[in-house]
Amino acid sequence: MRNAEVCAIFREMAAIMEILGEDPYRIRAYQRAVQNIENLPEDIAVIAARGELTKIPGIGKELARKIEEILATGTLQKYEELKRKVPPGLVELLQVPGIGPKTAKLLYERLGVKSLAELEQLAKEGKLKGLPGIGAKTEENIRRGIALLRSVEERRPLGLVLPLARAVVNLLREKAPVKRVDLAGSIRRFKETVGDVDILAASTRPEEVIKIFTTLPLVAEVLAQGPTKASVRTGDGLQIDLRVVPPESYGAALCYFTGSKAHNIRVRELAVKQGLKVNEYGVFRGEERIAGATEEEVYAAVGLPYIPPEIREDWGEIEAALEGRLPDLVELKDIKGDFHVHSKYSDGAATLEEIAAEARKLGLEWVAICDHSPALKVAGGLDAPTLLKKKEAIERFNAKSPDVKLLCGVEVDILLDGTLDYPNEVLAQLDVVVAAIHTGLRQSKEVQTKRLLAAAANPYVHAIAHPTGRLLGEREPYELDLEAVFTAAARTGTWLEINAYYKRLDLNDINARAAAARGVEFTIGTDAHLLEQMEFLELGVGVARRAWLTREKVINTLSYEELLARLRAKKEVLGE
DNA sequence: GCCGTTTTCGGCCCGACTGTTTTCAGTCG
Repeated sequence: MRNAEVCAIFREMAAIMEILGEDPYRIRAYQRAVQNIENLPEDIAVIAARGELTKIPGIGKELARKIEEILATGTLQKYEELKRKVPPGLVELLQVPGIGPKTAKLLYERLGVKSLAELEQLAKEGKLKGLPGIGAKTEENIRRGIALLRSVEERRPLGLVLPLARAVVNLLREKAPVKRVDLAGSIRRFKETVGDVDILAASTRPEEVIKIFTTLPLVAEVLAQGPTKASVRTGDGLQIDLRVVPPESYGAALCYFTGSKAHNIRVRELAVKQGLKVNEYGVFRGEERIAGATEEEVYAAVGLPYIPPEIREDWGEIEAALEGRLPDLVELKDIKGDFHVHSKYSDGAATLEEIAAEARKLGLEWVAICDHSPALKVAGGLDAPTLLKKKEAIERFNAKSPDVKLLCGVEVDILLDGTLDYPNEVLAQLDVVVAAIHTGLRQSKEVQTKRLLAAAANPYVHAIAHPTGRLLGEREPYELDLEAVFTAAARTGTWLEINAYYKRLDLNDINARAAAARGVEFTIGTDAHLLEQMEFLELGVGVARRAWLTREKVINTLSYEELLARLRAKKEVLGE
């Protein structure tokens, strides 16, 4: 994939043009192109080879030509020219919170600042204040902005932030004079990582709400505070923003703060064409507010049906909504089972009984117990005799359990040559076979693809677990021809897993959507090794919804009896 | 630089907070 390479160049060009003070709409065109290219499920070089670059939204003739130049030469004439106009370190100044293009330019022209390091030095020495528009406070903010940039400031996995975010919402519901409080922003859209937490409240006494928020015990620092809006930072550096609006504006504000920004812009453009104005207070015709209390009302006012938060990304949902073909997305309450849980038999912490009890608590009907195979010695992979003992134990459990049923499964390793870590005679005796790569992660694209294709072709393999192997913030996906994998999965009736463990979320939203378009069906598995990790199921559902999946595409919506029938079907299609 | 039911030119989403300034530019989301 060369998408990141193209994006890096366009992104830096936009930053340089900002510093140079060039046409903001041209800059936005580059930024919009970056956003759209980043979200492509396909290699841009392949799209270019088909001559379809201008089919990408925001890519016209000129940017298409530039992309082709980058693909052919590895760089871009115009980019090289721009770089010569601005010292290399100046662009990185834009990463400091509070420093935009104007300030960066000012710092360079008046003080000769050419890098983050130089800026840090001057800020420490107190030499920034006195510049036009920069006083002692701005200087202090710049100092702290740099320190923050240096410390962590990365996006965090959604699964880590969600419990804290919900706790803050609950605190506000208890303590503050609010009519409503909800999470908004990327958390509400179930994006896999979170930059900061956005919370929205409806109240007729906003200043009291803000006061209570900024004095919560978990607040380490108040970054900004006005009568209706505040930003704070927690002890471990997480930023939380709260906005308070009047109840009659709550729906409009919830739309506004849920985003995505790209989605909001499209909605506002639609409104403008109809002579309307949309902001966080409502939908307006002239001075008159014609909608705003609920999100449904806001969408209806601009001629759209309600669009679920998870797909508000400007990935085609506006067009789909206008044409009345929005998907009926799968919901957490549709999910009847967890397809991938580890037990004490391998490296899980819980017994069969404990897992079943947790499933009952979560309202599930079935759980596939998928422990590791022998090759994964570190994870206590089971030898075949032990596996058969597990099968008997599960049968005994099921005989006594009228509601929750367990399925005897494995997460069998796909070995380097594409063969599986159990012989087919063993696999044939199991309810569920999930195959996965855990070793040999650095093989070539050809080898990795062959391994997955071989696994998919096995008549006993029901699903491929965490197909790309990525770990959020820790490990890149391994090299893979995803198109080939999707095609093979569709042809063989092999399901692809949406692994719901918070660090994996693999397949991700974009890839799952591309796979679904190829006719692939999906399993959702938490890969839980501890009981409480079974709650990650909702993260998997979030990915599925972001991938536009309906319940028909998700195997977990089947009842136990329906599932057993489907599990047998693959053997009959491809079996001996 | 993109784009088109205001279509090949002339538009391009909207408002809050900060810090500095005496009415607003810059930044952010």
